[in-house]
Amino acid sequence: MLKYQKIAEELRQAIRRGEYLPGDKIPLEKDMGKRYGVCRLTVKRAVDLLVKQGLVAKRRGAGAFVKSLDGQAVKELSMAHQFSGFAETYRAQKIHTECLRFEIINPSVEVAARLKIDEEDFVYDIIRVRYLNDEPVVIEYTKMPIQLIPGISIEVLLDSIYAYIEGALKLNIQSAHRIVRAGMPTPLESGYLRIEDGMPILEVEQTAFLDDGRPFEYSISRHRADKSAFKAVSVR
Amino acid sequence: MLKYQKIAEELRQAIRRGEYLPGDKIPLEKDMGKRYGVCRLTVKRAVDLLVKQGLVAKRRGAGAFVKSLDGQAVKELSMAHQFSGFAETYRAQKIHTECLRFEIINPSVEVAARLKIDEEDFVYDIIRVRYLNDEPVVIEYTKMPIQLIPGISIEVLLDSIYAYIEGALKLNIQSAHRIVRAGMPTPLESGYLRIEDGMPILEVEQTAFLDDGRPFEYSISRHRADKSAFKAVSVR
DNA sequence: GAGTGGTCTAGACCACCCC
DNA sequence: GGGTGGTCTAGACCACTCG
Repeated sequence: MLKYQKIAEELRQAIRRGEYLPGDKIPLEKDMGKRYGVCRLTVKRAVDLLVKQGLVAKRRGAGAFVKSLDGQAVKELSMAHQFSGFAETYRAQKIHTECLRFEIINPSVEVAARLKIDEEDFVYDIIRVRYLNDEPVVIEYTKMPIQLIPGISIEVLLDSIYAYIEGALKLNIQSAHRIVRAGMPTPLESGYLRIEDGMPILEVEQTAFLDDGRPFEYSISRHRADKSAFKAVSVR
Repeated sequence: MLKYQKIAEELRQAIRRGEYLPGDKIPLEKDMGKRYGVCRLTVKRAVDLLVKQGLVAKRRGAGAFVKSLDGQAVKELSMAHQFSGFAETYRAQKIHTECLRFEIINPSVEVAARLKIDEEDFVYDIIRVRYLNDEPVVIEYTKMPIQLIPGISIEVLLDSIYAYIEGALKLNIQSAHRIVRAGMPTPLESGYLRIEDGMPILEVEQTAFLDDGRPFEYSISRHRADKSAFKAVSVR
């Protein structure tokens, strides 16, 4: 673990332990630098991590402060998950996946545009339903170019595509662009997700990118509204 | 404008002009440092800004690349808005606000917890409907502690609370924690937002913070699903 | 005016990529 | 093995806060 990550982790623990209370000023960058034997920029990087995670606020000329959050919020933010696939998000819980479709087709104009490929190229066309504790939570419509992500099998689909990409293919997933909307389920979706009449769904449209900037996935996930929410911390 | 912001801006323009195409490698940090007469860290900061905004991907050992995006996505990301109130988001469009309620009350247990105040303290209780081009878009339920944000008037409500806080009160808004959900409108909301039967709403629950970490606003915004979406770029 | 965090410099070493 | 970006150092100046 890097120095600034280590310092950030220690600060996070101290906040969680209640050593620094909401509203408290945390030690000065200069002083923490001395205590840990590192230069000021390294401390700054550590504190900036906590700012990004929503635990700390900084103010030039005044110092850095523990944000005044509920206990619940602190707990959630303390384990900075950020972004991951379904399997990782619900890690350590009982999940399983049902595959409704797994084919190779030509992409539509829109999908080709999102993935920056030709309409003559081929993409996997995948539809999956994900279960958490035997309750259906989300139906995912996924398109991925086979050139970029070869060798997908039904076993991979039922486990985690992301784990396969990073593990077997040694590619690095770096970023995702998302649009979140509200919508209504189709009759088919109502059936698969066991949605009662009149309940909406939360839709997430996503394009995901490798660390060389190439898009490798375009997906639409439609979540049961009573089991899903999308959380974000934004810092100016 | 700071050096790294200036360099980031020039790079962004160059990408937008098509000088660097999707998939292209952008110049090395070392070389750009020479060209602009700045040290490497300053260039790195500039490029990291573009990564955060979703335009560029970086890979240690290999370089930095223009992400392969649609034209539409590039255009949207080129004007990095990030986070702002309603008034600023739709700046330059025709907006207006209707105020349904403006009172001062004691907060509920939940609101007191979110704002880290006592139940005996007082908060503004505000309900507003916001219009874009004479169409209702969102109904906002806002609670703010009067100790922290004194002097709110009906004029402020009909304009922009955020502008008042930063302008008149000289306070700095720094971050917001948000939870996005799908839901159904109440009959009253259907009326105010002119929502047809069976259409859902997109709900955003938000706690907003000043730069000393104190929460100054707890709000729930319920948007017409056909007129709103929530966009985000997440970088690992 | 003393002290804070923000920016910037010049230089070093390291992890990682690609040839 | 040559070259990339990531981290880290030591030091400087600046914008800003606060008593």
